[in-house]
Amino acid sequence: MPDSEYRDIRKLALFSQMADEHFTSLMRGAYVQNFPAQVELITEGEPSDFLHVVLSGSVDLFSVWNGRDSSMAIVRPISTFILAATIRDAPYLMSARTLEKSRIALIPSQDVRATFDADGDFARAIVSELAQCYRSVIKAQKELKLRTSLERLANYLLRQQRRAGGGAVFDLEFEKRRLASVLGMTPENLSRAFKGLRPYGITVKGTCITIDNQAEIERFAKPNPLIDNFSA
Amino acid sequence: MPDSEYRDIRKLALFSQMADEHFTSLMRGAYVQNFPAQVELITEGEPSDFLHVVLSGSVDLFSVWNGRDSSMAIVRPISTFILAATIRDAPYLMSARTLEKSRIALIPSQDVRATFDADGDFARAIVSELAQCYRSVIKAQKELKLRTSLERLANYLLRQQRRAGGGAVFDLEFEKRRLASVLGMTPENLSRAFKGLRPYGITVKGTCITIDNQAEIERFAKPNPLIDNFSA
DNA sequence: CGCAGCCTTGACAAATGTCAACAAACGTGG
DNA sequence: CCACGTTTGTTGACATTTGTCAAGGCTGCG
Repeated sequence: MPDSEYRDIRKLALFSQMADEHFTSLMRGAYVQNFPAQVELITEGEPSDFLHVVLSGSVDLFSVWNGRDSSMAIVRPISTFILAATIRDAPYLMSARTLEKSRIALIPSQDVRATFDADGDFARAIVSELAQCYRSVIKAQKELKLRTSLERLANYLLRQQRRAGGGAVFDLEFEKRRLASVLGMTPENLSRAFKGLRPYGITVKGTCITIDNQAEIERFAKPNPLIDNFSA
Repeated sequence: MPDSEYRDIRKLALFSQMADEHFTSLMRGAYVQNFPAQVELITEGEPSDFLHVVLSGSVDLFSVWNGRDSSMAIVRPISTFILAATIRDAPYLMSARTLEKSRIALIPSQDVRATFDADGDFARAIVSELAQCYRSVIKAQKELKLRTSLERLANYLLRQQRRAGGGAVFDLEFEKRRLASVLGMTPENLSRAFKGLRPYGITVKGTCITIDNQAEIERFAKPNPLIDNFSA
């Protein structure tokens, strides 16, 4: 593993506080792989052999049932995924596929569990990370149950605007069909939702969004820190 | 705190493995209270001062946004709730209210965090519990995004049947209006969904459900361990 | 170019929510 | 134990939201 990636992983909240020797031994058993786009990395139902870390590219976590499928989340560098399955030594609940060419580190789940027992700081970090993951999903569920698709889109745009630096003009971070699935609607519906936000000062040109009237869209979207604030 | 309750809490997966002295000191700072029905125990957005344990009765975890509200989960004895907020020392994401007369133990969040640092077995238990909570919410979200309301009801009935012992006749565990909210629909819609399941051999009389044709309803519901299996 | 995939649009269908009315169940106080 | 009022559940008519299907346009890439 290149030294720069080694250091990037080390900087993750999950690994930054642990003892050097533990981190080194964790990484010894790990390996890094390059994947092309559209590769299925894991399949729901399989045993969780590795904790995954996205180093570059992006990964779609999705689920399938009865012929339907839905994107649960998109993972971007640098972060881990399927920590919970690793911890519980339980089958994956979601499948994962690369959206673009991606570089992924794989850390044997067994090593993660062993290191957890040996390193108190690592254990604390895992707990903190898991608690945050839990809270993120709760927020997603609140959004699904309390907001219409138009409201979900409006609030998503405000979140994405913020992530992109807060300017009036910004880009979507992935395809609209993917965004539709993440937001829990069909692509056709997303198209119409974008048009439905035009009266509130939203302009769409391809993947580029312009917020003409910040106050207006916020008055409609009613963003709420207990749903939309990603950090807390 | 009565001795029997003390022992009941001790038996929870979260507390069963920790050192005696740590458990005792945790419980020293805790206190138990009786609440009537329909009391709001916590309100979303408030700081998380206590880890709660339901000893008897039942508690509704719900959320509010823009005049709408939705039940996220019902907590039954003996189990804890809002562990994640306690761990992260972050505001509650959900409100909680008693559904009936309930007995609740309150453990200062600060003590939980301190004991976490002192007791490795407790730390492991917390991680395991959080990972399980996370996976439960993921399952709930999969159900919301992949199933129609009729399918959600059918699968809920199968889960509830199993919890009740597996017989063809069993009772709902709470009011239909609450169930409707948990399943993400209106009470009117739930009424119609029950009627919609009649062709598959479901009979409803008040709070009592009869499954006349197990194979038929399962063929319709298509239960899946990666969504419906509560333990794994 | 020309193909393939994504996005958009329109017409329509299905699912879900809303409102109003009424029936049934429940709890309380007489 | 009954009568009353309140809450919950059901039903129908209707509106809104969302999904489906089919067609056509746009875009990017070989």
